[in-house]
Amino acid sequence: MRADARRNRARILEAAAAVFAEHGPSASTEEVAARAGVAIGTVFRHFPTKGDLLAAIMKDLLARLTAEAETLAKDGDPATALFAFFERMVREAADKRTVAGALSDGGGEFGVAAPVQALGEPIGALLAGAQRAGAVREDVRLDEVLALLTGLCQGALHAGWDTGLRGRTLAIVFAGLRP
Amino acid sequence: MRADARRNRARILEAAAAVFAEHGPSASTEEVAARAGVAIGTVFRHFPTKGDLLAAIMKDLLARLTAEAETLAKDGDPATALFAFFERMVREAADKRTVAGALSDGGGEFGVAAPVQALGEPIGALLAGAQRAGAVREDVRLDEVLALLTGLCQGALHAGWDTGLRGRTLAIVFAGLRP
DNA sequence: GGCTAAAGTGAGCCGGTGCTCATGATGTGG
DNA sequence: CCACATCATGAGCACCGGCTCACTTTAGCC
Repeated sequence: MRADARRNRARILEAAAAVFAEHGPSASTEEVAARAGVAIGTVFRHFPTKGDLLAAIMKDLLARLTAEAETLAKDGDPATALFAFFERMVREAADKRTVAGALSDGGGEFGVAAPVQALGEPIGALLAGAQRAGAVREDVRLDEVLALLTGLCQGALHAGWDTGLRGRTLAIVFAGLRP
Repeated sequence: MRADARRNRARILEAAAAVFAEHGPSASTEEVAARAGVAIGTVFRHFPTKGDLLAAIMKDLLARLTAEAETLAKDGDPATALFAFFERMVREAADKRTVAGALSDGGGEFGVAAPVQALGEPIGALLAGAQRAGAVREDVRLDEVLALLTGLCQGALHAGWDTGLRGRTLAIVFAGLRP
């Protein structure tokens, strides 16, 4: 692959991440191209379909989140790591429409069902650790945690969720998870 | 207003409610017209803008929910009425994309900011009643309850939230609200 | 430096959608 | 029953966004 092609690919990915984070998946490909400083044709050369571009962005995002969850599960304090990850994800979802979009892709709308499932694994580890540490009730299941997470992320990108409200809302959910 | 006009208006509203509930606000006006059994022009005669049609549907929906909340606040058991209303709304949101759409209209995207605020009032009454009855912690605020409600409604219309999961997830939130 | 394959370009095609308007149909008061 | 205002109709317009492709530019190798 030629050097300029690699360069442009990177610029397109960066621009797409910013544009889709701000305007959601409905943002136009032209806007991505403009932000990347390339022509439309170049975007479609690297990503034959808008869906491919979206999937690339979301896979990248989910991979980063998965890595963070794994790190937390390995090195974090089991009693607080799950809650910390919640906080982390909801904060990110608040200004990245991509997060909520990716998480709710159960139907495979963006082709990132597998990465989402992969994210579930380390979250399961976080949950198990929290339960062993006595920080979360034993009867809480992973699917419930994921449901709460997607719901909170969805809600976070809508009006009025300033930092204070976000924290207080999360606190209520955390209280519901504790024994 | 002529009789046939009233009849068609009602059919359009009914069709729009069904179509938007199923496919969300992005559904086409033509589909609404087809379902109502009228021509496109007729839809635009009654609702000059697609936004007007959406607003009408959502206002109607929110008014019904508001009425239900008021009834519950007046006649229901204060200790359980708030939870019952949560259950009710989330269940409806699960198969009506309109609910989540309307609730998250803080930015006035669909012009139903006022009806949403009106819905907040009786919910505040439900919250106050639950707190007096000792069913909800005293330090829980209305905005937190509304945030949880919107988040859960958003999450409810996405993959995997079968009845069981929905109930268990709500149970966790309820546990977080209790003293 | 010259050559070639790889990459970039952007006007344009196409399908879809919100909305209009000239025309025809119809309900209704007198 | 008739006249007319109200209403319904649907082809068509304007616009938008995904995507293509003939053509131009350029990177990298000899």
